[in-house]
Amino acid sequence: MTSPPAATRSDAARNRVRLLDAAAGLITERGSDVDVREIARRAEVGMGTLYRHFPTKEALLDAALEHVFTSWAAAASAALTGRAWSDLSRFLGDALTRQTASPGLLDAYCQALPGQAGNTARQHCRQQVGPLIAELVRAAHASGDLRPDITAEDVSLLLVALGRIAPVVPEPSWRRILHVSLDGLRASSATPLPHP
Amino acid sequence: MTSPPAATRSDAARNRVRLLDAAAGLITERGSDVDVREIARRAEVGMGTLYRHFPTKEALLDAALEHVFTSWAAAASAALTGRAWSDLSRFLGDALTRQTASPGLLDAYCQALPGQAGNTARQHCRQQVGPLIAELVRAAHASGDLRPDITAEDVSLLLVALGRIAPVVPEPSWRRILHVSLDGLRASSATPLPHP
DNA sequence: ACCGAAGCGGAGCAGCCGCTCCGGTAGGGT
DNA sequence: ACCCTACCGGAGCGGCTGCTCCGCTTCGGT
Repeated sequence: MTSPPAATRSDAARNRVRLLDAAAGLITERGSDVDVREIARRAEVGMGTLYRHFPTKEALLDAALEHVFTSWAAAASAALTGRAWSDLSRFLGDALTRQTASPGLLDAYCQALPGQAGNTARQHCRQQVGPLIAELVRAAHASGDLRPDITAEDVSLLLVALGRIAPVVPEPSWRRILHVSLDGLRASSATPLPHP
Repeated sequence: MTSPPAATRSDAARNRVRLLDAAAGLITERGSDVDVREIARRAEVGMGTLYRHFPTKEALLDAALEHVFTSWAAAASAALTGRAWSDLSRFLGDALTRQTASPGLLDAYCQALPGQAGNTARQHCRQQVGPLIAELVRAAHASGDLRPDITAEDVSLLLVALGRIAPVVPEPSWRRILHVSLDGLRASSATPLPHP
């Protein structure tokens, strides 16, 4: 009588994963403007299949990005050493290196900035990395290396800004800018900030 | 016999200016992906006219941007006071304010970054502002306020990076980041940079 | 083995964009 | 005043993109 709610078919589940993988790959390689046909092709799947699993291109990209951000956050927290300042600067450097190889990564992260129109769905991608940044900031405050008037929001914003140039200039160039920014974040260079 | 080389007709000249104005307006208001039809409409001109004056959309945008960058550079040098550090930080703040109102401005400037594919034409837009930055950096080095290992290229890059976030976050937010970056640029916070 | 239904694929639709083409218009030298 | 010619306008072409539709396939419970 009460048939089980619908045990999803095995091929359906497999194709869903294929789509997510293909979308994640393309979005990180080429940025957020991908052709749906190409996603379907890479996933070895038809258009109909794509649109059965996800109501819209946006929805697919959101779902794929959630995976990407989750694994990014996992890798980043695995790299923590406990030394606050070096963890923070390592995190930023690694994030930008990642962004260099995947120009679309922070591009998507940027679209999740608070106050952006729509994109409420993509906001929660940001929730994968946000807490990690908050933690890094808290630790660096506690150790006294990070100037106390800096918020996690500031660090996020700085990361997004640098992420926009990292893929389009040679690595030494953006490393210099990161270096300068980190110097500005040090407690020793504090100068009164305009309030939040 | 020898007819004068072709004294351009008056309406042709007028329409050329209209096209440049319309293109400049749209590109600064909405960014660099504008519909040619919309440019023509705002210029109150037909498509044929547009493409007679400029061989391609790119060419029109390049020409329009040259005007925009020239007037930006003029306004910026008019605002110089002679006090090196305050001139530099004012320049950056003003540039970002301008970018806030015209999200496409630094967007275009960014596309002129060295090493970008193609875009050789747009490079010379950058030549309007580049020398000004070089001058500001030179003066700030001379006054001893700017750390000596910073190049004009570093400042350009920093400006582009901040310009990418300025239009999408509230002004106080990006002002904080600018403030932090300026602190990092001060001679007092010098920390050995990775070489150029 | 059977069979209903969930799932599949890809041709096709509608809309957008850069650009071209050509019949009509009007500027300006004579 | 005339006429030749440079110039104008906008319909239309080809290509790309997000999305839909529907005939066929294949899964998996019985």
